[in-house]
Amino acid sequence: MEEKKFCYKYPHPAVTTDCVVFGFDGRELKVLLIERGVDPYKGCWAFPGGFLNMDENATQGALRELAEETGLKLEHIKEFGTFSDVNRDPRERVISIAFYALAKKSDVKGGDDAAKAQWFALNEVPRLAFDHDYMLRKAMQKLKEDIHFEPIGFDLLGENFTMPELQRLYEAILGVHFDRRNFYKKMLQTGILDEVEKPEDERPAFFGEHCEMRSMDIGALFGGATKETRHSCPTPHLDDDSRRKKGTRFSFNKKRYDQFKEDNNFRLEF
Amino acid sequence: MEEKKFCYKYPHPAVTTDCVVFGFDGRELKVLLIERGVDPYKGCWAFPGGFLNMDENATQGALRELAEETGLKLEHIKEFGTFSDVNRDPRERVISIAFYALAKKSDVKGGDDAAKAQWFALNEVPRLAFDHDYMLRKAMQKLKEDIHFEPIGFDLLGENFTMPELQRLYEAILGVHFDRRNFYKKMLQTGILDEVEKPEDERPAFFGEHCEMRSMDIGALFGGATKETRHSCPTPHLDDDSRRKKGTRFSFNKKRYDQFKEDNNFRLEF
DNA sequence: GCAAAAGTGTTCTTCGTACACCCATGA
DNA sequence: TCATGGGTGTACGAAGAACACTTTTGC
Repeated sequence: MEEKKFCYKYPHPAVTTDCVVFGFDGRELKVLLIERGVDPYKGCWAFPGGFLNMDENATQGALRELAEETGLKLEHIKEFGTFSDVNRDPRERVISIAFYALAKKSDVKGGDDAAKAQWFALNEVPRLAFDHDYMLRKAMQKLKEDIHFEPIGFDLLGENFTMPELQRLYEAILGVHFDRRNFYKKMLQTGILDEVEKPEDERPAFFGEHCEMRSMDIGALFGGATKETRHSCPTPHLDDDSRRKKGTRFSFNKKRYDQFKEDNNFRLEF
Repeated sequence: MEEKKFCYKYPHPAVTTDCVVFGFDGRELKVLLIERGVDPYKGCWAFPGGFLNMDENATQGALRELAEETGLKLEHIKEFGTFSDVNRDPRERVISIAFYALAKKSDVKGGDDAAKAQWFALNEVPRLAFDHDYMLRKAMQKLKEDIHFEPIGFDLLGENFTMPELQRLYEAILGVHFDRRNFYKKMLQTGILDEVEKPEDERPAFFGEHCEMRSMDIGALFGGATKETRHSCPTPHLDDDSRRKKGTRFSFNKKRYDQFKEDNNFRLEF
């Protein structure tokens, strides 16, 4: 038997943190799991987490464990509940403080650093260790609630993104479908998105040489007509059009976000 | 030195629960505090709470402590966060799982059972022990958020109540003022309120003997005119009017509430 | 060229908000 | 009788929801 040298007058539970990390691959919401290498639940999948050190608070502990076990170095995690049922861990009385986090797509690749960490689509999550199935449901629930009030969705996407990508993300989280036009409108009117100027070298070459007359678009029903229109217009007002190649990209306005945080008035009704 | 007989291989923090109990006296929101009888913070006020036993989960522990320290026997409390800063308790590393609760006015009196428990109006709360000042702010914040999505306000009122009472409660919690007509409208259209039939013996005597013609109310500008009107009408359709004596009372429709819980679609925008 | 996805405006309805007067009660 | 508080309806504006067609792209 190991030496037990930390003694107390009254029994103390152990305290762990667990972190439910959500990621997004452009289609589906995913969660990051690690395969347990030791008993109990050896070989089972579970959320990254572990015992809290005595010199760190719960948030610090959760971030540390996350980095240790998955390589993910995040800044923002959100506590969503504690799990304290008496027999939730067969070893001893363990109370877990649970967080959820959102990781950008680019960070998802970084997750591979950790040998046993892997992303799972939400509908492919295996049976998890401990009460982590329940924990996942609770995390999803909280995420769904929070997304109405905090523009957290952006943490799941890269530096910039298209509106349909953002819409798919919201649809994946909330499990509903939105009308595209209404989604555009609502997102834009929050003022939290900046339209990204597409760099010159990503534009197709001919956009520097041709233009279309806006007023003629209505009549231009077929490709042939469109081509004709292009050549018939010598005036270059192409900036409006060049931006429209292959999906307008947006970036997330951090300044506006902080303003929302401060005023606590972000709200996205769906 | 006391014997320390509970030993672990690794250090364990102590775990406590704390409960922020809100009450309402018809005017102001109050919180229930207990005066600490022992160090640390002896003589200071703090929220009821204490160390978690090993055979109970956090909710059970919080309810037990609440009953022990204040005499309050509640059923529903809501976890709103954990407090885990390293030095938040001078004795040892203590992590607190915090709940808030709502107590009916009638229960408020029951609080006197416990010698050192006392209700404080929110703006008269003294400096609290530990990090309980911070805890109170967090609890308030959570209550304000939650009240939009759960009809929890009703837990603070008695069996039945008038609309102005309910309005005052919401105003006290949210710290704003509502237009009376709009408040009525919104509350009634949630469908969560049932109008309470006033028992016969609470009606003024003459309501069993007189009636008014609805259509004549417009012309009845003064008391004299009203009295005349009463005597001029022999037809008894008094149910409409009898209910209007001294404040229409409403009760909270539990069935509708459960429905909201299930469908998760209660929402009260202000 | 064909199918799939991106981009765009308008109308209708719903809901929130602002607002004023009468009646009942109790001091 | 007077002051306070309870009870009621309407009109306006903002925002959500429903809806179709054109352009672009990638296969």
